[in-house]
Order: sequence, then structure tokens, then C-alpha cells
Amino acid sequence: MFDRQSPVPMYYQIEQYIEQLIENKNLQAGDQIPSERELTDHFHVSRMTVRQAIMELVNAGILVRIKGKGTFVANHYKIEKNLLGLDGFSEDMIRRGMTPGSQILDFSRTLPSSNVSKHLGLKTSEEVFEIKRVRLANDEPIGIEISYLPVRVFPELTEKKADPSLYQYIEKECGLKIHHAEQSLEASLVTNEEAEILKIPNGSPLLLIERCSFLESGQPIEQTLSLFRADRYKFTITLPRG
Amino acid sequence: MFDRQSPVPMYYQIEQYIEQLIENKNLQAGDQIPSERELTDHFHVSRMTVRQAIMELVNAGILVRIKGKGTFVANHYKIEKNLLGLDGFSEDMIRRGMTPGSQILDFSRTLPSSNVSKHLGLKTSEEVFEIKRVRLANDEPIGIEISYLPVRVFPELTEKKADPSLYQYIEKECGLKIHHAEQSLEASLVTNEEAEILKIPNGSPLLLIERCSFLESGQPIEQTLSLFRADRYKFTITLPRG
DNA sequence: CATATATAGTTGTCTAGACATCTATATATA
DNA sequence: TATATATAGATGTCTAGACAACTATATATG
Repeated sequence: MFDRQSPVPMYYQIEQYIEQLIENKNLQAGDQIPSERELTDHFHVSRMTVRQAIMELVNAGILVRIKGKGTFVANHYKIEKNLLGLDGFSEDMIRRGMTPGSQILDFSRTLPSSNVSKHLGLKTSEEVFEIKRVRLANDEPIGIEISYLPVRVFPELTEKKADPSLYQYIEKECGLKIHHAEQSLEASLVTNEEAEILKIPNGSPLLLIERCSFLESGQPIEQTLSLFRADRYKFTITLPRG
Repeated sequence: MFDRQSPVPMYYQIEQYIEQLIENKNLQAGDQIPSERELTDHFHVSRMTVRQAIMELVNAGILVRIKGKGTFVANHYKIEKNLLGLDGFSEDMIRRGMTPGSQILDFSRTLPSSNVSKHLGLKTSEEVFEIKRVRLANDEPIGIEISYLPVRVFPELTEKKADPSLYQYIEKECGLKIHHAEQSLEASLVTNEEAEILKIPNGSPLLLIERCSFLESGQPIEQTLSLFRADRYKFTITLPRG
């Protein structure tokens, strides 16, 4: 179970051991974990090594230290860990327990609007791929998504690769790591064309989400406009205070 | 500047020193900070002490360590620090550069609906304060807010204390610390009554935000339903990936 | 009984090293 | 010239202690 010869550092092995105690419910929220001295004896490592393991779990919001008393399992460690989720559509639907689906309406290579080129930081002559899709949840239309990606960044992009999951293509196939996204949410009304695609009455409300994704370097690499049926889609999020 | 006799631990003094280098632009995003060895010599402390200072700044998203190369100022440390904001209405408006305002439509003490009592974890007989307000931005109506607070938790609440900032009352006057909130956002249409209050046409879209605030203990203490004019209010947020 | 005081156990801070691993550069070799 | 090899310098992991500060309990004292 614990291997001093392993390339996996001891502090990390201890970290995983404590996390497993919590997962297995051997330790529950509010419980005190073994003291640093006890862990030192158990694993035959120095106290600083034990402290490194505990420190990482504290930083992850899983443990809470109280000076003079001990170290305890945090009350809300799941919230801290699973705070929110910058998800693509497919991930989002799976998290909601639904089956995601997709139908491509349009895949083309064009010059972007000024709004899109501004968000993506492109020169006026730079082309983008535009992907317009109907998004399905359990085979029913739930929203329309229009995504824009710079051709320069994704020269190999094809219709097949882009669907169903753009995030998967970007992260798995291109090896790019999305760092964060800026999102805005607002309410709107369907146009006639959109109403027909989504099979809802004219004048129905829509939740309009605009998302721009960035790499760690700060370079924007994707913009997506999503139009969700208000009767089928609600955006939820847990926000920390302060 | 640096005091070994101070009760402020050395690692924290070093932490503040590095943070100030960044604030003063002596170090900019992407710059390499002095190596652990250099800081050890500079402050006459052991390397583990320097490492603790750096570790904390890394965990705060301010620094990035690269093995074999060095430690660098993160590109987006402001995003990490200022990720989002669980704001009350007043704070939100100020952040947007507008002047918040408020008109109370109703302040009463009632039995809550089943939806509210479920969210607040109340027994069927427990009363709540209900506060209904028109929210103004630069003196124009921008939304309607209906807040619910358990009487048991806030027995002293009055109309005056609740307005204009409920969060301020909870945190400053009651000394309770809001830990996080669960929020949902969806699109909707105004009712006739709401349209009149907000001075917008019938059938206009609204952004409907439901918020439930919790203490660190997990106890829910406040629920607020907000109805914002879609033409005046857009919800923005920066989400980290992974 | 109530109040100090000692004591044990916990986390907090810090030391002065050690060897490993990774990056980048300079140097020697084919 | 191109390819190995050595080297310097950086972070990564770890040790075996030390004393300080805080909490809670047990004990002695008034």
C-alpha cells in the first residue's frame, strides 16, 4: 500500500490515504483526523512530510486545521472541490443526468463579425470557423449554439472533429488546456427562425449565454453563443462569499 | 522592515514582501522572482521558511513554480483573486459603476411557501420575514427582489435595517459571515403586475435569479428571488476550468 | 466549591542540512 | 557540424529535531 521506493512521493501517498478515509466514510464531516504525531509514527516519515500532505488537503478545502485542537474534515469539502463547473454542453448535460445530442446546422470558414473578432483578439483579415448546432437533451431540442474558433489556432478543424464536443477536441486532440472562461447570461426572446428550430412558440423567452474561453497565457481561443429554451434550461452555480 | 522579534512569522513577512514587489510593478506578470537560495540569503532564514512563503502565494494563484526553471508571477493572478463575486444588489451595482437604489413595496412576517421553507430548512410552523423591493440603478427601476429570512435567526429585523443592503445588515450588524450561496438563473416573461412596476411592456423578457445563502456551518439563512429587466441587466462571471 | 496552576496533547514556526530531478548552458567528442 | 557529456542552478522531496502557542483536562490551592 505504501511504498517508499515508489516515485510517488510519500506526502502524496499520505494525502491519498486521508482522502480515501473520507471517501469510504471512515471519516465524516467534522471528524478529527489522526494527529500529526500519529501519522508520523504510522508512516515512519518526518513530521514535515505529514504536514505537507495535510497542508495540501487544507488548501483543497478538504481539511480544516485548528491550532491546539487538531485537524478536522471540512463541513463542505464537496462544495469547495466541485464549486462550479466550466463545462461544455456535453459535460453539462451529463452532469444533469441527461443524454446530450447535437445536429450541425452549419460549418463554415468566414470572416468574423466585429464583436467576435474583438473578443477573440483577431485582426480584421483573420478567418474563423463558425459552427452552428442544435443541441439536444434526451433527443429533444434544448438550445442553439454558435461557436467561433480562429483558423490560425485550429487549422485542422473539421465538421467531424468539432462535434459533438468542442472542448474535448480542444483539450484531448489539440492538447490545449482551457484555463478559464468569461461568461455572460441574459434573458431574451426567440426570433421566428429560432422558434422553428427549437419547436417553441413565437415570443418564448430564451436564456442567452455568451462564453469566451482562454488559455493560461490569456489568449482567447473560442467564443460560443448559446440560446437555451427557458422552459428546459436553468443555469445553476455555487458562489463563495468574500 | 523585517523583524525577527515580531510575532508576525517570517514566512508571512516574506510573503508580503513578494506581494508588494508585484503591486509596485517591480515584478510583472511572467517575471521570475528571486530563487529560493537568493531569498534564503537575503532574509537569513532557512530554505523551508522561504518555501512556505512561496507555497502560500502559489496556492493563492499569485505565483507559478516551474521545476528546474524557477518561480514566476502568474499571468492572471487578478482573475484568481477576484474570480467572481457573490454580491448583494448594492455591491453589484457599485461594481458596475452605477448608483443603487431601493423602494420597499412590502415588509411582512408570514408563513413561507413550501418552496421557501424547503430551501431554508424550516418547519411548517416557522415564520419568515418577507421583503419585497423595487431595485433601482441610477434612479431607474431595474428589477424586483423578494427576500425571505427566518424570524428565528433575525428576530430584530425591521424594515429600516433591511434596506438598502440586506447583506450589510447580516454581516455587519448581526456579525454572521455568509460563506457561500447557491444561485440559479433562468429566463422568463413579465407578468402584468411586474411590467407595471418595472415600467416595461407586457411580454418583455426577464432574467430570474434565485439565490440561497449559507453560513459556514451549512445553515441556510436567506433566500432571494430577483427579477431583472433583460434590457438593462446582464449577469457576468469568470469561471476557472478543471 | 471555585479558582489558579500544572500538564499533556495539539498545531505553528523554524533550522541546517541531504539527495533527487529537471532545465539550460557550456564543453568535449565523434 | 552535430551529438554526447559535464556542469551549474533551479525546484522537489525529506529528515530529525527544536521551541512557541493554543486547548483542554487534571490537580492543587484558597
